[in-house]
Amino acid sequence: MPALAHHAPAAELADRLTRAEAACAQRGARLTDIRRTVLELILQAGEPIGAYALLDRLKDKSGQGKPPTVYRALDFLLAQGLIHRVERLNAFVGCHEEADHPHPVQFLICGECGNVAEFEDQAIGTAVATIASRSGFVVKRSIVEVEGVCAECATLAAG
Amino acid sequence: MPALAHHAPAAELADRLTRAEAACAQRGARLTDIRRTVLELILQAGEPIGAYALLDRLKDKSGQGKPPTVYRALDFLLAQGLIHRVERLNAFVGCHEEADHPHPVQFLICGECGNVAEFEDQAIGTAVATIASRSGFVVKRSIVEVEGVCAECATLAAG
DNA sequence: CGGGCGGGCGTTACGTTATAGCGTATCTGT
DNA sequence: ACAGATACGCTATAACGTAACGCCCGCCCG
Ligand SMILES: [Zn+2]
Ligand SMILES: [Zn+2]
Ligand SMILES: [Zn+2]
Ligand SMILES: [Zn+2]
Repeated sequence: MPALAHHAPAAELADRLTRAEAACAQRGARLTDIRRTVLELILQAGEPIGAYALLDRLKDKSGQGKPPTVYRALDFLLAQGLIHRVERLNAFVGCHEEADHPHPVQFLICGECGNVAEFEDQAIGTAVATIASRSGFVVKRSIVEVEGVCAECATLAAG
Repeated sequence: MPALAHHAPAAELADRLTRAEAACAQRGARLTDIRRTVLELILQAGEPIGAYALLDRLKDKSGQGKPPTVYRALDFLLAQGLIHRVERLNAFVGCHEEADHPHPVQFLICGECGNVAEFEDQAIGTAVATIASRSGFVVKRSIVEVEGVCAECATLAAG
């Protein structure tokens, strides 16, 4: 498997961090050093990263940290909608959207290269809402994670 | 939370086990004692049950078992399409469908009573297929798990 | 200004979920 | 009977996640 991490250019990383800071400031949430560092590590990874991998990198950077350190930061970032949790992988990715608010999320997960693409399809959201309302179910959160092989990896395998 | 388990009547349980046996026999898969017992325990639970809870019950029943015992049985049952894994809960449920073959699956998960309803909505499947083909993604498995509050619990809360 | 309050964090300890790896037994087909 | 495949027992360990307690610091109010 290629396993290439789509490292964003440094400029984009800085931009996303700046926007995250602005979003937090706007709603009175405190993006502390630890939280900011964890977000930065997730964005740098460019692919889903687990809590303990984050912890390792956090310790490399700042010499400190225990599991609760990183889980607390993750909880904050999730609540702010700055990252998402990929249930299938027990891992986390930066939110790819411009919007600075929580939103329903759907993923395409490539089993070959490990790449995860975030998308938001209105038809899926509508279909979920329909099936739920039909049975009186009140939706709090919907998880849509599609496993398979991305176009790039499929081409490599076929060629 | 009510936490009532929807224990199926014994007759239905026996029926489902019989059909599982038939399905396995038909395709040359061996539903051994352990596998059959694990399936039975899952069906008896009537709600999602974790691997270690299964292991406890398995030990109660037969006096033996370690984690790999139950995980191997689960792998088999998943491959046969007799059970499903609920990613959000790290737990397993019996397949509710009559069909004896693997199929895409969607869940409504009630956060109040813990009940999980399996359904299969064509519109969701179509929407997923559309979004995937649009980007050349080859779908292997699609996970759709909707968290919220079931009609029953919503009524209780409102009343 | 000082005291109370709440959020953020350090730390210990533990709970839960899942797999690797290896040896033995059992089954299947020839 | 024999060879190969499948199933299982077992030890150990990896990987993921949380409870609970106490300290510190900034903020607010009297
Ligand atoms: Zn997002
Ligand atoms: Zn790929
Ligand atoms: Zn099913
Ligand atoms: Zn309910």
